[in-house]
Amino acid sequence: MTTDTLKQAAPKNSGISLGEFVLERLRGAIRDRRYQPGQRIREAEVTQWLGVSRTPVREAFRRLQADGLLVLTPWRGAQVVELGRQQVVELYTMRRALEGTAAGLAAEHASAAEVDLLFGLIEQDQAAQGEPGRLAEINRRFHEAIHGAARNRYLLEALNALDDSLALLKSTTYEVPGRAEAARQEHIVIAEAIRRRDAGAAEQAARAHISTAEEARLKLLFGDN
Amino acid sequence: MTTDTLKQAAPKNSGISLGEFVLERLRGAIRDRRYQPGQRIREAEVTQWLGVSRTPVREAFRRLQADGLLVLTPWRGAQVVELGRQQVVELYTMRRALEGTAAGLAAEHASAAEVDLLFGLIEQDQAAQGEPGRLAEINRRFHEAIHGAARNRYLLEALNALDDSLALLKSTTYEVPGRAEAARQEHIVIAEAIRRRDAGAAEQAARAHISTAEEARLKLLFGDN
DNA sequence: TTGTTCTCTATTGTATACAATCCGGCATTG
DNA sequence: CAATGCCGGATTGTATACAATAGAGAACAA
Repeated sequence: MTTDTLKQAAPKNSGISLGEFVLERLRGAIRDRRYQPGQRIREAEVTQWLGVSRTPVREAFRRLQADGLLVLTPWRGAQVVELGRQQVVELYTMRRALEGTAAGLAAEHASAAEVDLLFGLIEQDQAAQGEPGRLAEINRRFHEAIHGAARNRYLLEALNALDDSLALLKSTTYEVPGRAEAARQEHIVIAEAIRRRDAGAAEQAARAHISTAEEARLKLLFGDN
Repeated sequence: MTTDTLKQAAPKNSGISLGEFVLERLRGAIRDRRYQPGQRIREAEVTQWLGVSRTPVREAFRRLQADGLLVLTPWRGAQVVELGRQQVVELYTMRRALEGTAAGLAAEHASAAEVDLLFGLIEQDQAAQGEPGRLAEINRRFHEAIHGAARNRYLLEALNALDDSLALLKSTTYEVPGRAEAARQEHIVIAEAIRRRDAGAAEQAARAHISTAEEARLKLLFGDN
């Protein structure tokens, strides 16, 4: 256990069930890489960590399996998913399709305030140069804003699940030299297409953005080209 | 319970866990509309039906919730999802994006045998005129063939989940007069684009196909236009 | 030594007991 | 008569006991 040994208090009397509580805690731990890809997670371990019984832990495991974050092998339990090169490529293909769709829909549905938010985030991004952590956070909020503006709950869910899966990958692409500047320029193209209400251009720009992100990611992970 | 009162045998000694068994049974029951949208499903009910304890039933519930087939309200249990008009529209938007992506990828990756299969299914389709059930089945296999040819496991999963959600809707669009012929023509356009290895055309054709299917569906469900 | 089989333990799958919560009906009260 | 509050049953949430299985290591034979 690399996580706190301290027994965490389960929610006292909040309306949330313990299963949900465990789910969120585990999701966070996987996102933060306190449980690393490939690592086995034993029920008893989580049981002690969070001070609950095995039942809610098992429920959380099932949900995380459905989200693609855990592999459950009968009689062997849970393991954090490990992504190989092929899987990363497939994930980015999926992401290209979904982000493209989201950007296109955002061009149709975004409110004026949402458009302003996008450009505001681009400015914040410019001000945060050289801080990979902060850049990644602003990037996340930029994409979240587009996802929300698309006004499609299923698309939103799928994109969130995809983000969780990509969190399994080490580090951020902002560590690649020049990636931050390139990403900012691509964001500007997307945001302007959305402001113009040009759905086709927004979709293409988003797809191109994901493609360059994929390149950076593959270079970072596997030293491509 | 509209389903069998007879207590179904749980798998004897097969490698599959009871949780998976219950999951598939429930998924099938929802797909076949033996559990109808909006209907509440009690744990004890399934327990008796399948002859298992509540634990595997609850596991199956969680998975079905993640798949978007059940709504689980704390202390109120499981209810089959009911889709309103807005949700149907959003589902079809999602489907347009995913089927388009799948067709485009299939144009890049389909084997000769897979292309042959597509045209074979189109012929079968022509021979099955006037049989809505058979037409729907052939249609399903046509789309499955494209999904498989796309060679992307995440896309495949998402499409399968989407199919399950659409199974919540009453009847098939093949009940709309002329829909079968229109669909066949659209299938031909898609298949030919894939044979030509023209990814862009395949994607556009698939999107157009889903759009006409959406129209038919909305007309059928809500009497649009 | 090496390979094989057996046993034992750790761990998960399943069943069930118990606690918490919701929902209906009924009675009481203004 | 309407509104409110309380009770009891039905149902789900949680904990735990028990069964089944896999995997590691010991014991043994070649």
